[in-house]
Amino acid sequence: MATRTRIRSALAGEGLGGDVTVKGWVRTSRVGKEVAFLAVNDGSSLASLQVVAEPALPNYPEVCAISTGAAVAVRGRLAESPAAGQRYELRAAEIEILGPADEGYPLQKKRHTFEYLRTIAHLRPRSNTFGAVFRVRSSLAQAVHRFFAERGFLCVHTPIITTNDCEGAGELFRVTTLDLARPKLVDGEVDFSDDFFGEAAGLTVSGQLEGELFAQAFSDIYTFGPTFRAENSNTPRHAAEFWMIEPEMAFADLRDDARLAEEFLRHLCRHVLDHCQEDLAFFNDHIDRGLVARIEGVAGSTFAMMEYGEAITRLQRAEVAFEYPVEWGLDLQTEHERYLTEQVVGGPVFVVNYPREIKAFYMRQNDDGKTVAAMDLLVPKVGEIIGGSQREERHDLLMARMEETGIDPASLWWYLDTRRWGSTPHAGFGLGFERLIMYLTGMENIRDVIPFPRTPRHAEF
RNA sequence: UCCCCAAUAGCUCAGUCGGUAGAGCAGGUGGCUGUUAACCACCUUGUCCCUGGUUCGAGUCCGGGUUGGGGAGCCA
Repeated sequence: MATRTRIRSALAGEGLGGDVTVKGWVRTSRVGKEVAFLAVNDGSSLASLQVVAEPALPNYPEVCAISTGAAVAVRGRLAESPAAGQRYELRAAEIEILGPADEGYPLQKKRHTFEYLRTIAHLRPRSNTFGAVFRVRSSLAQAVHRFFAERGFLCVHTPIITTNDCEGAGELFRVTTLDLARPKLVDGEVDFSDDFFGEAAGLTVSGQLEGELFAQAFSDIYTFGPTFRAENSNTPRHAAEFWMIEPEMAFADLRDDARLAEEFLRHLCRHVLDHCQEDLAFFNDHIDRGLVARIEGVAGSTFAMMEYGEAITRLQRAEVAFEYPVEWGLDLQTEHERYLTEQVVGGPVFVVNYPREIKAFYMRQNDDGKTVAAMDLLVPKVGEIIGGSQREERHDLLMARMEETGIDPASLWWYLDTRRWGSTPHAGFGLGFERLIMYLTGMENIRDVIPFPRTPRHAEF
């Protein structure tokens, strides 16, 4: 058959009145003696194209037997539809059944639970919801790159295999070619000097440290790639493999960092509103009633900023019984974060300058000696969505902080080197890509915004 | 890892007081129709998650387990 027209284009009337060929998968069929209708979808849009088949077709009996899930190629005339429900339809002159589907096809025309669809992750992208999720995911990924490209940020591919184990010991996935049945032991411990890299290696938990190195050469950089956590987290918000977006800016402080985060999130909200309207309307109707209004709210708002100390005071004054204690020096729990963004501010809010004891070693110490230049962006419904900080650029203070937190400076000699030669104030943040997708689609389980999710006990497909 | 909930037809679920299994959808057959996740009639489909116990009798009650989900912690 002739050149394929994407169904998205056909639905927009492209080729109206002329000869058009589409190829896709049958979503539903409605069959009669005088006429049959096939809804055909090729993934280019949420909506399917109605194909009209008449008995004059040489293979009309076979066409009538086509069931949900079959792959077809249809050539015909694209015409205005006489019936309500669609503007255009394809009057078939020829229907080729490329790949039939029998009654065992697991995706039915009716609603399925997400739990069930996870067990058929190889087929669920053919469903309405997952089609929409993965179109939005793709669009957002491109929007992320475009946002940074437009601002002159360098895209750096930080390593996936790493020998840093200083960011949090037990959560690293081990990467090894050693014989697991008989590893060489020295004093009862596995001897990794025989391993592929000559030392213990694992999958990265963050590209930040390497990102900082590149920021000290290219000024503004970002990394956007997969990260891995071996934590036994069983929640709808955690996965063992997920994607992170981590920009890093030299010659920048916490204010600059917050400004970038704010622009970034607003830009992505604007992006889905402008470019994913059909899918967003679907989510708004079927998944999360207030979705579009909430995204419009964030896209149009200026984000508030609040000191950690003030946040504590506000929480202590709140006439709400929190499950976890509120006290200066303790970290904010999800319930606290949501109270701040939903009740106190009523919109996105940065909480800044956290106690140094509850934050990572690389965050810049403030002059008060008690806090570090950290920021969390809290948004309604989810709580923290972005975490960032100004980094400690002063060599002596960074060394002292590493010793305090039990990190061997020798293992991060290259990181410390950037503070020896041409050190600059710099800052960056991290955003979990899946959490962003969840926020912008209303999907409530991270397993349903990753094509093939990896969670404890699950790495199928 | 801790706490809570759930598991019944291919899918979504109901199943009363403990009395031997039911609906819708899917599938099959027939009908009807420019249909809209079409409609109408008839038909098919069960390791009631596994295991042990209580009982004359367990889908139902109790213990243990498995799997899934939710909440929490960790965090992105």
